Amino acid sequence: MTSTELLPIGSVAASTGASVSTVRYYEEIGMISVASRVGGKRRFHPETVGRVSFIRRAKEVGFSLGEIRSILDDEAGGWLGVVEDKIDELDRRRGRLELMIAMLKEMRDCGCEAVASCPRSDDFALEPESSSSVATP
Amino acid sequence: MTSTELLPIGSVAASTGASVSTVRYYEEIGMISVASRVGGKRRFHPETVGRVSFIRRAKEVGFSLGEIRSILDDEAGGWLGVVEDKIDELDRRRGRLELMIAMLKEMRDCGCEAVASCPRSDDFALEPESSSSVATP
DNA sequence: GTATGACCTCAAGTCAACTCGAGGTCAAGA
DNA sequence: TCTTGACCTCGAGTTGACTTGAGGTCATAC
Repeated sequence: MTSTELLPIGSVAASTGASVSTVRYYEEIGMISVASRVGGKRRFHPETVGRVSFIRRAKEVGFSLGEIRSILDDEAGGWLGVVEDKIDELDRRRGRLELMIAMLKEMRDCGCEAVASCPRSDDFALEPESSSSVATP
Repeated sequence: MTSTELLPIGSVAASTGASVSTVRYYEEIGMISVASRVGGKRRFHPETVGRVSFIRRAKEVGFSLGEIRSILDDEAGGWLGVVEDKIDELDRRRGRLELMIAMLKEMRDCGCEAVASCPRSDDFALEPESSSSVATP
């Protein structure tokens, strides 16, 4: 064997930027597979590093752990659907983000004292709901 | 007076998409100003609707209530700084989002069985940290 | 030989942003 | 008259994603 180099939790944490407790937590909730134990201590497969990094990046972008899990762990091919949906959602989100950025830039340049009194902010407050979404409660 | 038309909480909720409890909650934590009471019932200024809508849109895009408050309520002009910072942050976030979308699309098209086994996902797992942020621990 | 650091478990705490439930008031309509 | 609906307060519960704390085990460094 080319020495599979199992990693202690500290290395996984260090090379992913997650905290040791977070890695333990991810193991506990099944986001990563249960590590083998050597003398009671966790030894992780190196691939866990990639997985944890993926989780962190995906979280930054706004995926929940549940969504990440369904993308990462789908064995039946359904992950494609999840990903397609997510692409759509992210595209929409990007659209809103761009709107928000544009609006903030306009507000920055329009000379208002405060956002609350800036007429530009109205554009943003108006409903851009056209696609299906929240049912009115 | 042109009848300032104070609104009951239900109208505010209905025209913003927030729930009645959320509007109460926003008042309680000072996200919106305390409504006057008529017979114990809240009557909101119409401008509250714009404010709550703004809050909701901003939240969708990823602002926390705290950030929204600092943008909306800064009387001293510091909101410009907050907004500038936020524009930068949103630009970065959009960058990551685009990366994520691109990666997911590649994965969608690359024929892998699962994301976990897709080499494309490594690109995403690698650190794209170049600007200031987390110190390598 | 003891102290430090990395690790362990298990339970509980935290934080944001709500949400719910119990118990009550009040006005308008059938 | 009775009931429905909109509103009220206050306190507690929820969810997601961790974080912290108490108390303990080892191995290595000084």
